Amino acid sequence: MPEGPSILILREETERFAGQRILRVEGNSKVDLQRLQGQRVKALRSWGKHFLIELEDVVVRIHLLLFGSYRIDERKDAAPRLSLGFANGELNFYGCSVQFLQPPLSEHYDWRCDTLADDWDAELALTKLQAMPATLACDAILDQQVFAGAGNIFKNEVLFRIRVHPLSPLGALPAGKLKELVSEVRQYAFDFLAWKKAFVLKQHWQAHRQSRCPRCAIPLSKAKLGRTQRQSYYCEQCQRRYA
DNA sequence: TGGTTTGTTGCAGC
DNA sequence: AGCTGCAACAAACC
Repeated sequence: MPEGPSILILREETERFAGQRILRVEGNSKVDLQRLQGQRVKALRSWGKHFLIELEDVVVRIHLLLFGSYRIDERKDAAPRLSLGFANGELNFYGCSVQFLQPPLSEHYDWRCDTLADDWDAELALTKLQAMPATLACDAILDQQVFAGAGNIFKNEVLFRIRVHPLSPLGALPAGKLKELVSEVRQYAFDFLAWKKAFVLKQHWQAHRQSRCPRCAIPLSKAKLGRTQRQSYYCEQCQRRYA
């Protein structure tokens, strides 16, 4: 489910609850859900992998983590972590993290870092990457402070596209390659979004969870790399290891 | 069938 | 004090 584009889809699917009042609240979240009762939804937003419900005096931050899920106007068998009832439908979240944030949102989020936002700032991302030369390429793409919304699929697909080995330190990349990394993360966010909406995301994977390189046909390498130790899929032949 | 995984946090231990 | 590594969460997918 939950890389940035999936959360943007969630936001679009829940747009009709904007302006609605919360008539019913329940759930097994540890935060005090009852304070949400009766509040009006000012806006539904997303920042990276965060889904945000902006209310009158608080913002509800939902993070689906790895296994979280949601249902609109239907329920699963499991107990909801958060269930919101409106006059025009209901919104249920399962297995997710729920937190309250104090407004204003601008004190918590910079939309220039959201890979899908209109305010995305490629120059800012580049500046941040230049300031972390020892960071490995595989870890850099997962850094939410630089690329909010990018996840493990992004990492594998972007590095394959730009033909960079995941263990390359950023400082070893030529300037043009670093720029390419930034622009491909942004590009892949929109490819992911379009493919996900069309239910064809997986069939476009070139590296992620693949067994052979689509360029040269040798078996892809699979290893948990970097500080994050997330699974990397990459081609030793096509992806250059800068050092 | 069971191992893997689109992720993050908090805390123990150093 | 600040770092690192791991458990926890919890469910679809191959």
